[in-house]
Amino acid sequence: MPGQHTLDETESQVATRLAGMDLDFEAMAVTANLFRAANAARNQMERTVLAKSNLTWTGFVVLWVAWIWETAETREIASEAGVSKATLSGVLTTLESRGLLERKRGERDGRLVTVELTAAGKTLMKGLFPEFNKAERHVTRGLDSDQL
Amino acid sequence: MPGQHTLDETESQVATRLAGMDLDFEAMAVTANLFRAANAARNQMERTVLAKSNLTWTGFVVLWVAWIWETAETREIASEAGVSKATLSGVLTTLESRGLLERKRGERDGRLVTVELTAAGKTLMKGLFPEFNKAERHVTRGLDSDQL
DNA sequence: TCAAGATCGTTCGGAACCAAACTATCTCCG
DNA sequence: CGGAGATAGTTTGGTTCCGAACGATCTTGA
Repeated sequence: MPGQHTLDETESQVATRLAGMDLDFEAMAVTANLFRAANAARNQMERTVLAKSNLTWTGFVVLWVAWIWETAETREIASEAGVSKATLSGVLTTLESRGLLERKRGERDGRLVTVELTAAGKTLMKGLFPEFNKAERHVTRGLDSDQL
Repeated sequence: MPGQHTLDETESQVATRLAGMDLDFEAMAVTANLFRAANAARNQMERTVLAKSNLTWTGFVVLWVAWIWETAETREIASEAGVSKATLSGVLTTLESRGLLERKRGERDGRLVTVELTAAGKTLMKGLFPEFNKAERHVTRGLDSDQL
């Protein structure tokens, strides 16, 4: 596999390139691993579990939050899913157009919007979540070694 | 803060909602924390360090890989940055249009493309990376408690 | 030699993503 | 009251992101 570098090669290259700089190499390694792990996990789950239902990671998380809470306010979902309100707005539009959830204007406060899963959305989550959890279990098994 | 749920509330709601299902709650918590941590770290670094140079996380990682290796092949960068080759292609176009790097067709193998930082790109990284590393250090400090 | 297959990067279509600007609504206080 | 300011969600513009389809280039085997 030409052009491919081993971990050791990378490490020594990094050390050479950054010699003399006042850096925290451990912090570098920790964040690098954190993102590698998170990214790998996300990609795998998207491909194995979510793709079948034509859902993205974020779409799934949004559905999940609304599912757990029966009915959820937008900012709760955004914070739980870790996306901006602008992003959430778009994702909600996508999911709503697929008939998986509904938006409702707040009655007391006309600025608020609450989200509720449709019957189709609930059915989807009920079938999908156990499978998703299995994948999580599978992913976390190989993870502990890296985390330590 | 109305409409905001505490961690305990969430946990008990989750337990109630998912009662009777055969699930691995620990795996759930681990992946949830993994993504929370990764996301928080990324967002903070984007806002504090990267925004000043108008760089995204991915853009920075791409520059970093090319910087470390002096000259890097695209698939190396894609794999290192954890993005698809389609994504990388777009990111390279963006960075190239800003004059931070250059693409060169492989001489031996006409399919390959290698990437090299321009003088401007090198200068940017030299100034930016120590600052980035400081932020990494700051982020990882508060992380260890979560990981355990 | 030269066609079939493999490999590489780009393009395309559609979704996710964010900051900033915007609209609508509510609250506070004079 | 009623306007100033705060707050919630949407829109806008531009980037990132991916899978799939695509051209270009290389490799392989007959």
